[in-house]
Amino acid sequence: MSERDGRTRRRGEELISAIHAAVLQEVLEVGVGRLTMDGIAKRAATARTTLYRRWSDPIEVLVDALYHAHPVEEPTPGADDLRGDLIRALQLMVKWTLSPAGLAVAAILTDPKGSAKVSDALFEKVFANRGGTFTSTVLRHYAERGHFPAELLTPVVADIGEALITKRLLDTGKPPTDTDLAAIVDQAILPAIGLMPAKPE
Amino acid sequence: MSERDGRTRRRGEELISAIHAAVLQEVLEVGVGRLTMDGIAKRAATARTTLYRRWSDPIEVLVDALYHAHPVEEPTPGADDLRGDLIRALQLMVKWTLSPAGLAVAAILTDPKGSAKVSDALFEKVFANRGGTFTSTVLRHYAERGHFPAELLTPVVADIGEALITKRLLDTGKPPTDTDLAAIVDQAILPAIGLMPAKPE
DNA sequence: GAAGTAAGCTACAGTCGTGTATCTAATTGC
DNA sequence: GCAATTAGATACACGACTGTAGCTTACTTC
Repeated sequence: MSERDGRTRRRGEELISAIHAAVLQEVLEVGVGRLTMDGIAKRAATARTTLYRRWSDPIEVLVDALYHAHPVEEPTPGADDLRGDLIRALQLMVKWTLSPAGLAVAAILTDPKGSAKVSDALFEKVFANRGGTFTSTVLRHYAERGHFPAELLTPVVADIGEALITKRLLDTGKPPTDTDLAAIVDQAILPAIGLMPAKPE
Repeated sequence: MSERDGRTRRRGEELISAIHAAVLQEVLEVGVGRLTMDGIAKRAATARTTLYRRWSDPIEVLVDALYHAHPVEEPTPGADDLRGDLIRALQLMVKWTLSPAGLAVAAILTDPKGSAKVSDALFEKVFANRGGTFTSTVLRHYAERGHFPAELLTPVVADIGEALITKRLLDTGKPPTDTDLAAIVDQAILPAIGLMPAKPE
């Protein structure tokens, strides 16, 4: 991977990002409930002592890792292609969901136990940063430009795309294909804002 | 609770349902990943030995509990009230979701670890039994009677209601109110089948 | 009532994770 | 180069859960 000449001991930044990667990996395999200092240390090939010097329990390590994860990419609505921009927004969501941080967030959000401590830290970092949902950025853009009546852009409507993707992930465990995304846009989102697609097929 | 005269020892049916209730409760509090024979036994106020006589690990106890849980109530579309029937179907879903078994299923489906072993047993019992989703029963009923074009009833459309409820539960942790359900029906489901609500308000 | 069944208890050795304390040696900064 | 850091390796006592074994005693059945 990165250059690690003859050195045998990682320090500072290098060590920490290895640990961050390790927690995220670990949470995927064992879930939030079974995160242990031991497991993280072993996966990061470091000593438990090193972890305790910086954090006091596995959840802290996890939160820290998420805090330092790459931020969520934002959809940038283009010229005049509502349908295309919606699909791209959903693609962004799928892409993020499949990133280590996204998968970890999913594992956390759905953990019965990990409510208080983690979720708060999460919402502050991951969600507050982003304006809201992926599609709503796009929808707001086009509503402001009069492509459809702004009063149709309710919270429910803003959630449709993300909700359907989430459900598909839960049901099948597999990410939706681009065809699936197009179907979601054509059959659920566009109708909700009063735009029936011309002829789906 | 039930009549337990002077008896000090539960047996058979009575004992087993106490254990079933205990696993379901336990899985809510600690998650699937942290289910232990010990925890279940303590909560059911029985001895670990008693559990081992019947099951060999906590997951087996859980699967058995779900298998014996009350089946999912089915929506029964009525005379001529698509909107009302949809709302009732969603109410049924919410109701089931909040039942001990429903909450346990949610905990399982979303657990990174509990995929293989549990999910299979689950789908066979919980989902295969029911025809499919809650709203699709209703939608199919009205599509067959020509209330809207049957080709609009795609898999995506059939999922809209359930998806939005699931997302709301994940996001807020609280069940949607009847007003929320009505909004879902009016703003997402009905438009998708080509029926814009006359004037919601 | 007597006999069979099964629940409830206690005990045990084994494994795994926890925090803490020590010691060592690699890396960095001057 | 030398001193200050700090990663990495043990080691430890503690507690939780495991699976099994052996025993007592409450319930059921005939």
